[in-house]
Amino acid sequence: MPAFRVATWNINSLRLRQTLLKELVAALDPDVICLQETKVPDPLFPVEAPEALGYPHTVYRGMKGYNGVAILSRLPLELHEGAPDWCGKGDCRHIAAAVDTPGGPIELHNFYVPAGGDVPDRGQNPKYGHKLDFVAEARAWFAERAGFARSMLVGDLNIAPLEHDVWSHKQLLNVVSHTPPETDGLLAWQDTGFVDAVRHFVPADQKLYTWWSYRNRDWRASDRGRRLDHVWVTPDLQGALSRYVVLKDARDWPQGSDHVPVCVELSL
DNA sequence: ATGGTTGAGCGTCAA
Repeated sequence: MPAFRVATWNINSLRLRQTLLKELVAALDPDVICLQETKVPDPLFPVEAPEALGYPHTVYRGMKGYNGVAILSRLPLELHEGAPDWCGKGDCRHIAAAVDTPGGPIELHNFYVPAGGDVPDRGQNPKYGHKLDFVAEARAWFAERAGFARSMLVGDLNIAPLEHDVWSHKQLLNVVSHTPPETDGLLAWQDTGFVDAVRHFVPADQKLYTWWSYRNRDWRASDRGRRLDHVWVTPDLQGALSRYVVLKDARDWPQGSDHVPVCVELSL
């Protein structure tokens, strides 16, 4: 039963924080690392950084200034080409690959869902509308592929779906990331064929966060976090789930991201 | 109710 570990992290600029990848590897020893907000165009992607850490297989989709996703792997990857250009924006928010694990390929989807701006109203804030449309489109796409298996979906989904995925359910009900249209949309997407791998380990009545705003001076003391980063697996993999880590200490890494890495281990 | 901080890249915009 070899362990297979997948980590996901919104790195908030790969070029700025590429040295922190070493800390991530030391802490989690993942076989695959999925990154979001790489903020680097493909021709400038620093392939030598993951290579030097033992991740010679990389696929990435980036652009100048914003967004961008990447998968770094110890195991061979085959880029998955079939997915749509979500909302027709060409904005580098999804990349998928088949990971060549000893027990056969695992299909891995890495998403960076739009943050959605500040005002939770489609009419006033097109970014909120884009976010809801993105989630609905992704849900529809996975729903059409009924019966898919041996798959994982990870990433910064920018939505905290459960009551205890935020520090105050009541105070955040009208705050983008925890509004009912978002949480309903995300759970409907998940219901197309995934289980929440981290909530498999942590009961729904326990607080769990993966993101703390830069705007809180003492993030640990105020602890106003949200669980925005997720790992989903298809039900056929649920029995193989053996461990999870939310690497909270990473929030204190020098010049760290506002998101912390999340890692799930499967015994395949 | 407001402001608080960070990154990219030079204007502010996005988060």
